Amino acid sequence: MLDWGVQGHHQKHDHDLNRHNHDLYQQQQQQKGCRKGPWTPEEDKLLAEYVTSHGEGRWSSVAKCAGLNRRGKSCRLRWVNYLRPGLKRGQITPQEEGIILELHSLWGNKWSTIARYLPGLTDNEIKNYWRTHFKKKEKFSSKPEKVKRSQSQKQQQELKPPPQPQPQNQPSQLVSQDNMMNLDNEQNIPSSLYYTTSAFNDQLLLPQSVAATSSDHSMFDENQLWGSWWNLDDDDPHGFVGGSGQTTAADSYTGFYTEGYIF
DNA sequence: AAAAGTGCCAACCGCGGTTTT
DNA sequence: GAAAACCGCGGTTGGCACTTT
Repeated sequence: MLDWGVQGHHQKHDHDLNRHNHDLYQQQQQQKGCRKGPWTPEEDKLLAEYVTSHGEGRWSSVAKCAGLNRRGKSCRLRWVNYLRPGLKRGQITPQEEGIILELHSLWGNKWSTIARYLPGLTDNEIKNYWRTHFKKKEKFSSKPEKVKRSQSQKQQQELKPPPQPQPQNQPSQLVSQDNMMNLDNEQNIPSSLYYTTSAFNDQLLLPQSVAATSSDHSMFDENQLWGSWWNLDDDDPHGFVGGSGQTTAADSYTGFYTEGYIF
């Protein structure tokens, strides 16, 4: 998109200021009379009903059409973190904790990426969990350098793509360590997150939602490398819904941990 | 019993990137 | 191609509940 280059610094600064002022103005306009703070059950109901019947669409119009006096952003957050079906809610299991630790050591604070491997957990939940449970510990161990977002995204391109959560409608099977053929070394993927399926026997599967996420596109441009593993439906970012049969989040979740994770 | 400290989590904010106009 | 609108992400905050002093 915008490539400011070296000499574009001042331009970019001005642009940012202008844009920022504009956004601020918009924000102020939007916020006039916009509710903030905790959601009421009534608001939840309105939002859930609307999104369930109409789909997500544009969040700003969702807010309007659902009759909510909220910003679109706020609606999206509420839906994603609380109302969306398939959320597990409740205690994070030791297995999940293990995955979080492992993936965090790989990718740092890429909470949304990590969340894709933990169906039923939100990035916010994982972030909160990590902060309260591991942040302190990290201080005493070697911590990864904090990098600016744009920087870290570039660096992520150099990191290898993340692994695939449970594919839709494909019962996962445990992969024996012997069958992994050192893929983990090649691709920097935790060996514990390997899967095969009946249809994709001995293939490593990748999350389509990762590819569908704008900021991660660059990570997956190597279509030749990964292309054969993409065979998934964009409408089902967590792979919960199968083709012929319906797989619930809970099913997926259970399958993921009881069958998929190897300790 | 009360104040201070800590843990937890929902929600907001600012920013960067993408899509639409 | 530029500007506006929008989306999604990560960081941060504020408030409540619980624990410790």
